[in-house]
This record gives sequence, structure tokens and C-alpha cells, in this order.
Amino acid sequence: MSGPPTPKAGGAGAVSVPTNAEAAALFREVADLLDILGEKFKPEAYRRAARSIESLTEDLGKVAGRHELRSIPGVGDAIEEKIRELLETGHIAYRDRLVREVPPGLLEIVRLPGLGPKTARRFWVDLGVEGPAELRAAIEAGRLDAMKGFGPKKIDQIRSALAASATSGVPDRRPIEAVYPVAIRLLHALRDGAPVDQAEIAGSFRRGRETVGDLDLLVTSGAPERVFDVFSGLAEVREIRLRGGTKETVILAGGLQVDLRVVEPEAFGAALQYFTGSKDHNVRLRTLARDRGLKINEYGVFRGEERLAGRTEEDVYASLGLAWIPPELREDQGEIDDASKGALPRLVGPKDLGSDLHLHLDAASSPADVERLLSDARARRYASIAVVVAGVASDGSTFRIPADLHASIERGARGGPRIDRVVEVGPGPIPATLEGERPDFWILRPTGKGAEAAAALPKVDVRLVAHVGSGDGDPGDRLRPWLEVARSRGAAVEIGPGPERLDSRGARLARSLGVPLALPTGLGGGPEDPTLPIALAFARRAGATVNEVANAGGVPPKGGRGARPRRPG
DNA sequence: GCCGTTTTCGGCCCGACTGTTTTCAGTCG
Repeated sequence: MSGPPTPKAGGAGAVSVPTNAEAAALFREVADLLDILGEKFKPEAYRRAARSIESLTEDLGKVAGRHELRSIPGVGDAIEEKIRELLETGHIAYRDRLVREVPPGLLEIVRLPGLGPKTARRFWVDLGVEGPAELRAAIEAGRLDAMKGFGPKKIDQIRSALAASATSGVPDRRPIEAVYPVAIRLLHALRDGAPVDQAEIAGSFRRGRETVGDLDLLVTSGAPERVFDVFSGLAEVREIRLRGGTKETVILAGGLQVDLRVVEPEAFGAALQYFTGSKDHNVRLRTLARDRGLKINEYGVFRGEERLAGRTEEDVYASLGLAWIPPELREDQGEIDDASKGALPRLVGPKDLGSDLHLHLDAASSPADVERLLSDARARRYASIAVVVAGVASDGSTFRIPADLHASIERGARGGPRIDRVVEVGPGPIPATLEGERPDFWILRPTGKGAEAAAALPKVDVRLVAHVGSGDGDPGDRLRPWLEVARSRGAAVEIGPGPERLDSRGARLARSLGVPLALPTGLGGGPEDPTLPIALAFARRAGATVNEVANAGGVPPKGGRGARPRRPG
């Protein structure tokens, strides 16, 4: 061998460490490449590992540091080795070799809707096509016409898939809170306007995942054709992708794909279970069923021809000897074992909530807004709500709500629920303009000053750390100091949708450190407001029980630790 | 390539839909 050894990285010696998402993407690419090469089971193995890596709550590097890579579902000898290589060198030689074997354009072809690895491989082998542009040329030259299995419709389909991919990128997963309003509208449109008996949303939406790729709607009906007619006639629907006897797929105006399935009432629970997933959860259930001489599919649980269960999810799980598993836990992270032992946690639910710790009014708010918050809170029988009356804005300036709002808060409080006045500050000394404030409690808003600056915050009664997001990648390093601050102050940390709240990974980290969670309740938000349902979903995905949620399970005593008069004088 | 109350080999979910077929292959979820 000649030549100097290639340095592992640039002169600085630093290898940029891939995020979990980047690692997962690399393994998915390996899977696609192997698919094109005609491998049989390896692709699924790499995809399973990619899914597991994606759902980790901490960095791969940390898991590797503890020598626990093998504990990740779907990671064995070979993939463990490749993860280590990736972490140390920034690349995977095996993947690089596959990339050299397969023309890059074929990956784009595989990802076109309606096309897959088999077809891409045939284009490559039979026609020498190595990418979308060449495929387009081959179609226009009529070279596909002679190929077996390619009629005019198929060729048309490929042609429009090529055109669509050229104009718009492949739609990615979207934040669940962005999908929530339209999902609720579609569900209600079906329940109110179509001949359906039961209707639910399944899929990752029902599991409360942070992001949603598409929507899965499930209904029972004696007239599927009518249901499909109503559904595809809705204003939100842009095009019908496919329509059969039991299933219709449409694309909404925003590009979101929605699958609607009609099933028999006898199979509704089984179908709901099946289409809620996750895939890995279902695979494990199926294995469990097989071990017991049973078969489970979207129509039910069967022993031979006999259907043992199917009408409700409870029946389906019970027939396998399992307690019903909340959708938010169905990720094959040990929940099936727990369900078989009756050891599932009793997760926090909407009826457990008894207060709100963090409501904002601003200069544009009116007394009517205050009244709306209060009437919502009364309807939900909340014992107290907390309104931010002053604080430090994100630009560093201080603010106070207008006097007329103070007056309406004063009036509203007489009719209940109790209204706590709170002030929101960053770490460090309290700004001079807020020094006179004597709120019922304080909210700490983490800023760029860093957690160590929190020590300079006077020993006021901080009951909530809010406006802190999980961010991308491993939330641990950035969050941990703030969670320590919350713990030392006896404060809760706010979770929920949006970039300024913790997602389920952040919630899990908080739980592991013993920091209570606070859920925003979306008071005054209306039926399509995702705030509360998504916050609950994140809390439940993190395994939170009622005792771990600050605004659930009874109301925090007024004044917290060391009660004090509400207002001076 | 992973995995195991059918363990160290031999399996690996399965049904709907589409387009092309005359009994099926490929894709998708």
C-alpha cells in the first residue's frame, strides 16, 4: 500500500458528531440502497434500527458511552459497529460503498409515490436509467412501452409523479399542533355529515407523536360509498389519490395525505388498534399472538376461523392477556411487558387538571377575553388560574397589563375561580421597574444568560419555569441546568406544543430528574385549539401520572411553600 | 441484519389497492 494514511478528520481533529436524526437518515439510506440492490431482509432491519434511533430520548453518543447500543431495539452486532464507526469517524464505510454501487438518482426514483425498489431496479438494469431525468427521457422515447407490466396508466402515473417531484419537494412530517385543527375539522365533518356510527383518528396522531406524516381516519358505516362521497367533497380536499371499496386516500389543500377506512363494527377495535400502531408495537403484538396460537390483524384476534375479539380495543388487548395500552405508550418501549404484568402507569388525563399556571394577556386583550378565560375555567371546574400581569418580554423590555384588565380580573375573581397574579422574569436580578411587584408567584423564563445566572434571581416564590423549548436533537445538555434550577426552586416546568415548550423528550428528562410538569390548558382557545390535547399527549408519552403534574390532582395551595398575603396592605 | 417462553438457525405481518394481468407483482401502510 502506498500513500500516507488518511487522517480521520481535518487538521483540528474534530469530527462533527451526527445527530440522532442524521444517523437515522443514514441508516434509512442504507436500507433504500440495499432495497435497490435486491436484498431481502436487511433493508427492514436497517429501517427498524433507524426508527429506534429516531425515537431515542438522548444522544447516540451517550448511549455508546455507556456501552448500551445493543439495548436499542433492532441494533445488533453489525449495526452497533456501524454506529460506533459513525460516531468516531463521521461516516459509515459500508454506506459509502453502497453509494458507490448505486447511482444516486435511483434513490430519488425509489422515493417517487407509486414506485419502489423493484421498479427502480428494473429501470436501472433493463434500461440503464440512473435518475429521474433519464427516466423522463426514457418515457418520452417510448422505451417503457415495450416493458412487461407497464401499461399506459402506469406510465402516466410515473410521468405525473416525476412532474410533481420536480415542482415540490416530498412533503415531510409536520408538527402535530399544525395538523390538529384540520384533523378535528375532518373528524367532525364525518361525524356530522356522513352516515357513520363510530369515527376516530388513528396513526401517529392518536399516539400523540410530535410530528405527523399523514392522517389515518377510521369509521364504521353501512354506506362506505356515501362516506367517501362526503369526505372527498369537503372543502379541504384537493385531490383523490385512490378509492376502493373500503379505503380512500386524499390529499388536502396543504399537501397533507389523509387515509380514510371504513370497517365493520365487529372489527372497529381491531382496526383502530392496527392503524394506531406503532409498527414496532404491532409487530410485537403479532409475535405475542402467534406464540399463543392466535392470529391478529385489522379484523380481529382469531383462533383458527373463530374471532375472539375485534369490536373494541380493550377486547383485542384482553384476548392477548394484556391490559389496554394507552396509544401514547405504543412504541415498543416495554409497554407490552408492563401491560402483561398489570404494571402500566395510570397516566394523567384531561379530567385530572384543576388549574392553569400560565395565562397571558397583552395590550390587545379586552375585558371580554378575561371573561372568556373565566367562563372556560368555570366550565372545566378549575379552582384557580394564573394570569401574567407583568414581566420581561422576549426583547428584554418590561411590560404590564393595562389597568382595565386588572379591574376585570378583580371583578372576575369574585365569581371564582381564584385568579393568581403572576410576574414573569428571566434569571438574574429583578428589573428595577418590576421591583414593586408582589405577585402570588413568579414564573422564570430561561434566557441566553444561562442557568448559572438563575442563582442571582432573588429567593422569590418561583412556581413555574416556562418558555423553554426542547429544541432539535438531544434536549439534555441545554435543558438539564434549567431543570436543576426548577428542582432547586420547587418549580414545575411547562410542556406542550410549540418551540417554547418542552416536548415528550423534554418531559421525560424532567420526570427523570423529579421535576413536576405543568400543562398549558388552552383556556379560551376553542375546540380546535391544540394546546391542551397536545400537552396531555406529550405528558402521557413521557409516562407522567397525575402526581407528576403540578396543575393536576388537586390545586396547589395558595402561596405555595410559605403562604403569604396575596397583596400588600 | 436481527432475534428467540418454538434460541445460535431459520424465520422475518399481511391485507388493500392498482394496473396489469388470465392469476399476479409491486407498492403502501
